[in-house]
Amino acid sequence: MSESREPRARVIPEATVARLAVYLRVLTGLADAGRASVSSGELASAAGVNPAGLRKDLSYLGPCGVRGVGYAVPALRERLARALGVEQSRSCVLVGMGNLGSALAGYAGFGTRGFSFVGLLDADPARVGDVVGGTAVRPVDDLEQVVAEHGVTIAVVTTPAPVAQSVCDRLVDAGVRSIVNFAPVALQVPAGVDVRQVDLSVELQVLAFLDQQKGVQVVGEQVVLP
Amino acid sequence: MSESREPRARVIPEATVARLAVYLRVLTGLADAGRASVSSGELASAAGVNPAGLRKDLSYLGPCGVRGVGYAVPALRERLARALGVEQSRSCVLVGMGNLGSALAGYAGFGTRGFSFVGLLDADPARVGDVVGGTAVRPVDDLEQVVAEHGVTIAVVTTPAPVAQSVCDRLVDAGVRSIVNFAPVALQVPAGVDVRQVDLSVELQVLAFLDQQKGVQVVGEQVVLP
DNA sequence: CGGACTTTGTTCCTGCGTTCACAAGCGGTT
DNA sequence: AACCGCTTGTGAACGCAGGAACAAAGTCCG
Repeated sequence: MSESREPRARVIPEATVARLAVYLRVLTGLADAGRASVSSGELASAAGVNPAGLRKDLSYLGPCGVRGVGYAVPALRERLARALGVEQSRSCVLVGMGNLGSALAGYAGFGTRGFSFVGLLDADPARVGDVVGGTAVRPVDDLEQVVAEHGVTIAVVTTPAPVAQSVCDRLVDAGVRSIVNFAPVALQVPAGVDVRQVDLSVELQVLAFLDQQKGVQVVGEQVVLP
Repeated sequence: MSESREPRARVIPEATVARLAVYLRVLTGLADAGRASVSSGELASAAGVNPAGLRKDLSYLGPCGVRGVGYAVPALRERLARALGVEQSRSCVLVGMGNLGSALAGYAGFGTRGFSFVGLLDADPARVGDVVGGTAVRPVDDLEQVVAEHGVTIAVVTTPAPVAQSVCDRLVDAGVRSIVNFAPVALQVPAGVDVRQVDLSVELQVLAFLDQQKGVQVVGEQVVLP
């Protein structure tokens, strides 16, 4: 494995990475449908983005299309999967088996994208032993042990807000370097640890704000109430 | 209600609106703890953002702090709530009562932020009649009726991917103008309708990508494998 | 075999978001 | 009453993402 195998694109913007994951999902659907090639326009439409932006995103991986024809679906799919690191299955732990945690653990879409939950943890003894998505729930005291056993580096936090920070601290101490946090608090982590905050009520509030603004049309200096 | 009541800030960037919702949540916690005032530094730390950025965000609402002192917690909370439109309760419908839909419908955090689910809809007759979060599940055929009854303009879609687009079309035809979509497809909507896409597996894949890049340190021209 | 059409890859440019840094203003203190 | 320190609010610069337009390249057809 020479380090000069990839001749381009040292750094890929985070916004582009997120879109690449979407492209990969669309391509998987096209491959299942038996499609051999796609144009940037069709792919962009299915992904909900601008065609030129899609081509720029893909160009970070180096040239991977054929001019005048389009992109070969299986080859592009393979290339995206390698770039995103989907080829190797990644072990994750999920802490907090409430409604949301159970929904995530039972979602089959993660397994097909290279993620496997090797540990489902909860503090409630009544939930320990339940089997969700083929994995048994273990007590949260096993956190460090599970992380060490499987070399876990990615964790999903779906605990109540008051305990999210302490769970996060334990995860980081155990060696986890990447966390998706659904609890509505901003986690404090040392440098080198990535946190992605997913806040469901914030999404709704942004929509409500845009919705309320839509109701008020400003024409010149005059406010028109429809 | 004169239109010159608010002397500033005609347009608020969407990124700022999302952060304002976070500030509002932090402020509510501080108010419950009995705090009377906060500095931008403390508030920014709790929200996980830059202090200067926080002050700029708040400045879109006009001056609302006291120099040398900080921000009055109750007053700022009230101001944010008004700006985000939390004062008036907003009626929403939720389509797709699977694991994720049930988790969202049962989440008490929405109710305290001005949202009430007036309709929970599902296509599965076995789920119809279940009571989640105090509301009974109704058949998806009632969609148009529920939207019209309550004047709903906001909808949450948690259906399986194959039916998300058709559900979306029905929602838009019924008058819904804002949609949060959890199904892993890009919804096609006419102009004037806002869609916020929440893709849980994309979040994980972005983390996995950053995680895999963290494993490779590039020093000068040399690649160092730890 | 050559030309024209189609589609990619790239470059430029515009606009937005974020960050830094400084001036303005208020409370506390002497 | 005046000074000093602290915090807000704002102005400017930087960097980045997004979009449009153009050039390169390959295929299909005459």
